[in-house]
Amino acid sequence: MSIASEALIAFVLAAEQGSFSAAARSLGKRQSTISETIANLEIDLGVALFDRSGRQPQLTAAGQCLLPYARQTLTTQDSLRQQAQLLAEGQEPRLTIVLSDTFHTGDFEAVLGSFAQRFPRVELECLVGEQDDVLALVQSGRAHLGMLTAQPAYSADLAHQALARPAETSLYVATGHPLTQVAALDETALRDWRELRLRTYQDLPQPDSGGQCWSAPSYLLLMEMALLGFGWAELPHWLVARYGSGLQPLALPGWPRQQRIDAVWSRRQPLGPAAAWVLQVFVTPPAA
Amino acid sequence: MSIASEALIAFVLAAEQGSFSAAARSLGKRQSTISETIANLEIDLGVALFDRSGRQPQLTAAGQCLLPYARQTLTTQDSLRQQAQLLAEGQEPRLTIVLSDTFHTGDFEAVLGSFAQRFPRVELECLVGEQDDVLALVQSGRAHLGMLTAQPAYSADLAHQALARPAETSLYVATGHPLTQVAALDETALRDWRELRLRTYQDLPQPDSGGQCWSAPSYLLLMEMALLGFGWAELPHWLVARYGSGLQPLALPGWPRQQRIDAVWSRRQPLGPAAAWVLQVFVTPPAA
DNA sequence: TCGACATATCGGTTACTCCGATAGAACCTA
DNA sequence: TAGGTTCTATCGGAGTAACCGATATGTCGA
Repeated sequence: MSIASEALIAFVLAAEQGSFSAAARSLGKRQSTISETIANLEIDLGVALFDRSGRQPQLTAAGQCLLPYARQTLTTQDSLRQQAQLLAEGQEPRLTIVLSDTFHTGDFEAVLGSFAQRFPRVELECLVGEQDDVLALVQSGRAHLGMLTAQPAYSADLAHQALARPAETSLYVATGHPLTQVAALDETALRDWRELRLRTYQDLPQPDSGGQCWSAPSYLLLMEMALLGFGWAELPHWLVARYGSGLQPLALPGWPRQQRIDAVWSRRQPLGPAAAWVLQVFVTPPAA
Repeated sequence: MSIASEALIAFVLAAEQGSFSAAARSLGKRQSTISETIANLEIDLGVALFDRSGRQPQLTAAGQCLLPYARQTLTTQDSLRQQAQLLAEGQEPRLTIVLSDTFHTGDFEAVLGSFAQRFPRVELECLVGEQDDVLALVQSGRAHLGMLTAQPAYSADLAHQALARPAETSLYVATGHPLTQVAALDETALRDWRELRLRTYQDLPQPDSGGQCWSAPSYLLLMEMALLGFGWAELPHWLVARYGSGLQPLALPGWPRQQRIDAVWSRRQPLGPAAAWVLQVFVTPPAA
C-alpha cells in the first residue's frame, strides 16, 4: 500500500551509481537485496525503472522521470527527521519574545539575521509590550522571553538578567510646543503641561488628573500624540531618532536617562536552546 | 532506519481526528495497531507526539510542529505514486513536438493552456523546423509529433494526418522594394530579383544561382532578410501579420496560397495519450 | 458508582526484509 | 575462442516488524 523509503533510497542510489551492486555496497547490504527491492518497487509502481538488457541497468525514461520525485520524497522525509531531532534535543518549535519599545539596539536586525541562520526552523514571534504587560505575558507562559526596563524587584517565579545594552530615554515635545520657549526648565514647569504617559494594559486607571495626563500602551502611539502637540512624553531615544522628526528634547536636569534593560523568563519553564542563544547574545556586550 | 509511511498516515489521521480508534476505523485496522505504530514512531523520532493523559490523545507542541512535515512527506510520496500511475498507463513523461513556422493558429496558445491543465506533469518540448527537418526529427525519434506543410508522399515508417487548420502564405517584399512598383507582376518578373528561400538542414546546397537566391532555415530569419530589403520571400501570413510590419504582399496570380498542414509521427513508436490528445485537437476543426 | 468509550499491553500469526548461495549474462583479456 | 571478472536474477531460510484479537486500565459523563 505504501512505498518503503528503503526502496526509494535503493532506487536513487542505483540510478546515481548506475549499478545495483555499487548501491548495495554503499548501503552495506547485499546485491540481492537491492535487486529484489527495486524489482518489488517496479511491481508496486507498475513501471519499469531500469532497463536490464545490458550488463548494468540503465534508467528507463519512466525511471528518469520518477527519479526527482523519489529524491524529493527522501529529502522531505529527511527534513522531518531533522526537525524531530531538534525537538528531541529540547529545541523549542516556536520562540515568543515580548519586547519593550524602549529596547532597541542598532544590531537588532543583525541579531535576527543570525538567529534565522542558526535556527532556521524555529518560528519566531515578536510581541510588543511594556513593563507589566511583559511580565504578565512571560508569567502566563504566552511568551518565553521578555525584555523590559529594569524593575526594582521581580516575582519569585521569574528569572531575570541585565542586558549589556542600556536604553536611553529623553523628554520630548513637538517643535513649536510652548515648553520649548520656557527658560530654566524644571519638574515644576512640566506640571503645567499635559503629560503623555505610558500605561500598560495591566495598569489600573489613575485618579482623575483633570486632563493633565493622557496615556497609551505603546511608545509609538505616545510619540504620535507628542508629534501632534498634545503634550510632553518620555520616549526612547532611538525611536525619536528614527521616526520622530518634528520632536525636540527638553533640557531638564537629569535627562536624558540611561535605563537598564532586563530580560525575564519563567523559572517554571526552562529556556530552550533558541531562547538561551538570544539571551546570551543580548547579555554579551556587542563586539563593535 | 527509515520512517514507515504507515506510521505517518496513522499520525496524521490520529491528529486530524483526535483519536487513535477513529484513525484505526478510517484505515480499516485495529486500534491496537495504531497505538503501537504511533508509539513506535515516537520512539523512533525521540519525541512524544501525543499527550495521553486525557481520555483522548492531545497533540503535543512537538507533534503540532511535526504534523506539517508528516503531511508534506505523504503528499510528496503521493505525487510520486500519481506520476508512476500515469507512466504505467502509458503516459509519456515528455512530449516533443516539432513545428513548422507555417503552422500557427490563433488558438494555439489556448491549446497549450488546455494541454498544461490536462497533462500538468508532461514536459513539453517545442522544436521549430521546416519540411525535411521535421521528417528527420520524427523519423529519428528525437520528436514524437511533427507538423509541416503537406508533402505529396511520406516514408513508409511515418504515419500522417491532415490538420483542420490550413496555413496561408504569400509572397512579401519590404515596402519600398522595386518589385512593389512593377505593374502586372508575374513569375518571370520575380526572377529579376533576389529570392529568399527556405532551405532546411537536410537540403543540399543548390547549384550556384549567381547571388539570385539567399536562404535560411527558418521563416523568421527569412522575414528579417525581407524586411531589410534583400529580396522577396514566401512567408506565412500570420507571421507577417504579427511581426512583419514593413512588408507588403505581392499581387501575383495564384497567391496567396492555402497550404495544407500535416501531422506526422513514427509508426514504430505509437503516440502516448498526451501526443494523441494534441493530434486530436488539431485534426478537429476549431469550435469557433 | 456505573456504563461507554478510549488507550496500553501481550501473545500469536502473518508478511516482509534481508542474507547467503547459486546460476546465468555481459564484458574484458589473453 | 576460452576463461576470468563482474554484474543481475532467483531461491530458500532466518530474523523482524506489522497486524490482529483479547484483555487490562484509564477517563469522562450520567
